[in-house]
Amino acid sequence: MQYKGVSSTKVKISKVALKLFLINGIRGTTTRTIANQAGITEGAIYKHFNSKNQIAYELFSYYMEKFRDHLIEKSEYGKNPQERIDLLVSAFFDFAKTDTSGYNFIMLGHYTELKNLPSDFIKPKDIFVKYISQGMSSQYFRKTDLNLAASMVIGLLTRVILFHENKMIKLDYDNILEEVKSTVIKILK
Amino acid sequence: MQYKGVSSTKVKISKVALKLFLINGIRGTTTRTIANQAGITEGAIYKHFNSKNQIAYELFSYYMEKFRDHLIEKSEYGKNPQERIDLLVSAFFDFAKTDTSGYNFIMLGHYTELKNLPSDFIKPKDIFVKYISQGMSSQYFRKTDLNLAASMVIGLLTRVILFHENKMIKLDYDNILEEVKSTVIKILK
Amino acid sequence: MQYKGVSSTKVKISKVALKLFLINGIRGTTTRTIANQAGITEGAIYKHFNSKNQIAYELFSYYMEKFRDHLIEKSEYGKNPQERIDLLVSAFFDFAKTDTSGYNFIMLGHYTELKNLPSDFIKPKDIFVKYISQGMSSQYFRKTDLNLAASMVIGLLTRVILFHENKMIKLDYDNILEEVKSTVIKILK
Amino acid sequence: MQYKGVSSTKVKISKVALKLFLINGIRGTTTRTIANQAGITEGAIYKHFNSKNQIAYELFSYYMEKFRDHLIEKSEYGKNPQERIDLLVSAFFDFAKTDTSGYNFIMLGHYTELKNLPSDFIKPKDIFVKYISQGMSSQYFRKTDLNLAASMVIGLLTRVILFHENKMIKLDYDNILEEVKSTVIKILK
DNA sequence: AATGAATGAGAGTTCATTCAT
DNA sequence: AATGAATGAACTCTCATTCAT
Repeated sequence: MQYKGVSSTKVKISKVALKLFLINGIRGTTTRTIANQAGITEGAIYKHFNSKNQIAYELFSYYMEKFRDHLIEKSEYGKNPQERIDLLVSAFFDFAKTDTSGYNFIMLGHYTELKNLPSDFIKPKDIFVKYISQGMSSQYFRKTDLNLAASMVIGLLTRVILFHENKMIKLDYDNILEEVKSTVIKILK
Repeated sequence: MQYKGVSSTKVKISKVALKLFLINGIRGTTTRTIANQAGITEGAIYKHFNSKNQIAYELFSYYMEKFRDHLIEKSEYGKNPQERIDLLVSAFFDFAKTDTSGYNFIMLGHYTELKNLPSDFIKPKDIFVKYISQGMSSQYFRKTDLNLAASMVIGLLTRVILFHENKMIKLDYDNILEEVKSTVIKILK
Repeated sequence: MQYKGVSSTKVKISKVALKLFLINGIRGTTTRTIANQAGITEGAIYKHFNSKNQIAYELFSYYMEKFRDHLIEKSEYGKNPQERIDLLVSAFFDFAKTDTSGYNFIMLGHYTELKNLPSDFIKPKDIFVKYISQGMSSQYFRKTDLNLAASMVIGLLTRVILFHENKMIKLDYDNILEEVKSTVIKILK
Repeated sequence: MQYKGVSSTKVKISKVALKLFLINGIRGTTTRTIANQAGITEGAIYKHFNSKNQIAYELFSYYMEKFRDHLIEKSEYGKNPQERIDLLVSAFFDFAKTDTSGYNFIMLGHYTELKNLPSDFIKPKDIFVKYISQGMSSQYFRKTDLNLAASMVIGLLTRVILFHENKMIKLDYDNILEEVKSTVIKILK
């Protein structure tokens, strides 16, 4: 996690808050706890953020953007829709693995009051939709409702990752990923 | 929603609490609001529940059990694993449609502090696992990691339902269901 | 001070708050102090008032109304404008003497953020204006700007009372009142 | 407003603080707001003042003295007590008009914790007392309680100015002043 | 079973002030 | 003289819970 051009105290607060939000939820995390764990006073938090919720909101926006950019960057140069979807799935898994906290916070955000993003914000879902759409136009994938297809794929990915994080799947990471990639293609074909 | 042998006030509290929990989360819902909307006083809540969390816990257990029983009942008489999975998916959708609040509360529960159930409790996931396992043994489905397969299917279902609830899928309910059923079979084959 | 139909705790809070507001101002009075002096907890305040400011606002409205009604009641049956002004001045002094806290709180209110009353609220000033206006029409008083005349009279009264409260005037109460009454008439004639 | 021999930053702080104190009160004005509006940081305030209250206290003393000196200067050369009172009233109005903020801050000071001045400080009231006393000795004015007479006059003036500032008097400034001057003499005669 | 008043702990936030640079 | 980051105490208000009636 590197936040550029941001004071180290602000970074410390963000890191600690992210950790605590994931464990106890936003409401369940107190500014007192954040301050204590960050080794500062509660008052200091408010030199960097306007409110506790703003910490959460900034984290959400930050990771959402990072996730989205990661997905695009890793997938956009695939030669054809199928390859792009393949790369996208890999990138999805990759992000969840290397930036687990950020990934989980995004997932948590969907179940809290955070979900408000600027309406023109390109979300991960939109990338899936884009590639699937391209695939349908170019006969790579069968034609069906775009959002239905995207939701099936995304649901599959997120739940597999959740199960994997909770050590409920015995298969190792690479095999899971292979299996998932081929299944996603199967769904779309 | 009929809770047998339970005082009508307790039912009213439960109903109101469920509604509010879904909108504002459990922490975000106050006993004051529950009492107001139920037309009683805060004190009265404690004649029926030991704590606010207990309301949530009872709701979660109640709906979890109801969901689980619904899934079993509607699917267990399928002639073979494939038909049983088919019926299971239908039942899953059916429950989400007819008992939307209960369904959503179960989903919410995964992201809160509720998730503790008695360890011998048979969860929806277990039913999927069971039928998939049967299907693998009897050559209906290809062999792969059981929990991986279950997580793929469950993720697919829940995300499609979420998108559908949020009116993000244009297809009508029946077509969505057909599409999903065939896709699930595709995944498992 | 009798507040009808109001719980004794609410009365206690009001009394204590009034006393403290007069000494330390509204901002200078903490809910903690109010609670301590009223022998209750801070939380209890909020069963009776929505906020600290609401206590101040209710006190202000209550005393403003009481003052206004007192002035009207004691003066309206004067035979002619001059007599009514005479009775009004007496009533003004009388209120300040018997309900000193209430009177002072009203005066304080003019210098705080309280001064907002419903626009149709008849204020003490309006009563002066009314009688002076009547007196001008019926040749009792010389003609001049109504609000100017009222402001001169009210200013005179309030400052004399302030000096008197601060023991800066040696004359006794009755003589002060007589002197003031004749001076007011002199101003208006 | 010219504060001699005082750094420009200190002057800026004083000006801004005066403005804010009048709008929001002293307690209602934060050092943060003062600093922001003065274009400096909070810390810088403390290079010039020991505390927020000291800003208020210095302003109060400064304007009190300025007001007092203005009143004396403009009235002391009147030929007789009546003329001096006349000039005094004019000077009073004049100050309120040309140095409105300062004047209002003095008035505000009476209702806050500022009112403590060195006991030998000659206050505006003392000037009134002096001239009225001279007038009583020399048969210009009727004999009555000195402080009573002074309070009546001062009250009249301040309230008229307040009404005038609030645009509640239709008469123009010069006419108000004339009317007030003749009324004050009437009161004292 | 229910009320309604109260509790008490603690929440988020504010703010005058300090201090190393 | 000034910054800017931080402090720490206090503030208003909230809320799950209790209890006498």
